[in-house]
Amino acid sequence: MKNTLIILSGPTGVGKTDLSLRIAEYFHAPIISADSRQFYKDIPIGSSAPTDGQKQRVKHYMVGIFDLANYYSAANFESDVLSLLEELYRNNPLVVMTGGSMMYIDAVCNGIDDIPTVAPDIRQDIYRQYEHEGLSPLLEELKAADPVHYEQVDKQNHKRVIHAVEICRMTNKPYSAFRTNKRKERPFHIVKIGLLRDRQELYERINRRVEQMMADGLLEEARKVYPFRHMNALNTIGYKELFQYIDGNWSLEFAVEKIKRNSRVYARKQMTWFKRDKEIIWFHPEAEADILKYIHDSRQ
RNA sequence: GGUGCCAUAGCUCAGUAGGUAGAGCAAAGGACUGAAAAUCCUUGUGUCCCCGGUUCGAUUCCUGGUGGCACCA
Repeated sequence: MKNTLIILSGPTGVGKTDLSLRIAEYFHAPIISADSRQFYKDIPIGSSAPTDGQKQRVKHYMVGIFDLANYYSAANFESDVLSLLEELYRNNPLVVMTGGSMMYIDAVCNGIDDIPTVAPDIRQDIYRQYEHEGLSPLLEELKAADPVHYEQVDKQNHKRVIHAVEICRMTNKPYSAFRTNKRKERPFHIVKIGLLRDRQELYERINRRVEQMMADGLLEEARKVYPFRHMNALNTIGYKELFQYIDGNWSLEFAVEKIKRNSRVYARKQMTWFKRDKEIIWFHPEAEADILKYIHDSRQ
């Protein structure tokens, strides 16, 4: 039987963590988190990271391993998880990967092109230029350096434009030269399971979960990490709103309301991405027996 | 009780020198190749509080209600 990676995904608040634990216990499998915020230490409440009790039930990987100031990317995740899987498959024919960061999941399942990591000083220079001069000169630069990508890029999305220019400057090659659109083959079997709930039900769960996070001390957690508020890891729902409260711009009540709203918007954005992936088979999170049967069947 | 201000989208509000209206947020849909819980795009949404008056025409001006806020008593 081929080694298998079970992907358990779905929008925020749908119930991934609970179900992943039961599935992992049933198959005696370890869990890899594919959640771009659970990677970081010091933010377990806001990122809904597995608790100590949950981590005792099942061995977890990729949770709470980086400092907030650490740079990390989908490409790093791809290579880290591939070597981790190689190791895990020695003793476990089945591994569960759960989370809602689709770009990271796709990097593991399909691979990501080999594009160099941008040197911090180049990034700093270009952002400084963007702040002073706006996007137009960077668009002109991209047009000259990489006309192919200039045609394709979303010209209003400064992050995309800037990244392409960064790569052009760093490598003296067009950004599009690195993009192959080739899907990599993996030496293991991938089963993608999506979790879905009625939207009204999902929104109610999200609202309740935010209240629970507040009761669990999210505000204290936000205060502790406040000195790192400019790090990308904290450009995150739950923290950015509480920082507004800590800075005195918003009332606490308003900030909590915004956390709920932004979480709902995030859940919808995730679902837009999921809809595109035709390999995902959808289940209700409570249909556990069906899910276990589906995993069994797909391993034959 | 008196005076003043306000009432417009689910919310906060703009506006129409009289020709039935628009922003932000929300909602719904979409994009996504090294910071992705990020970043970006698209699309609606209406008894313009109610009764009357003036007018060819009133959400807009006027009388009177109703509700809210502020100040004075």
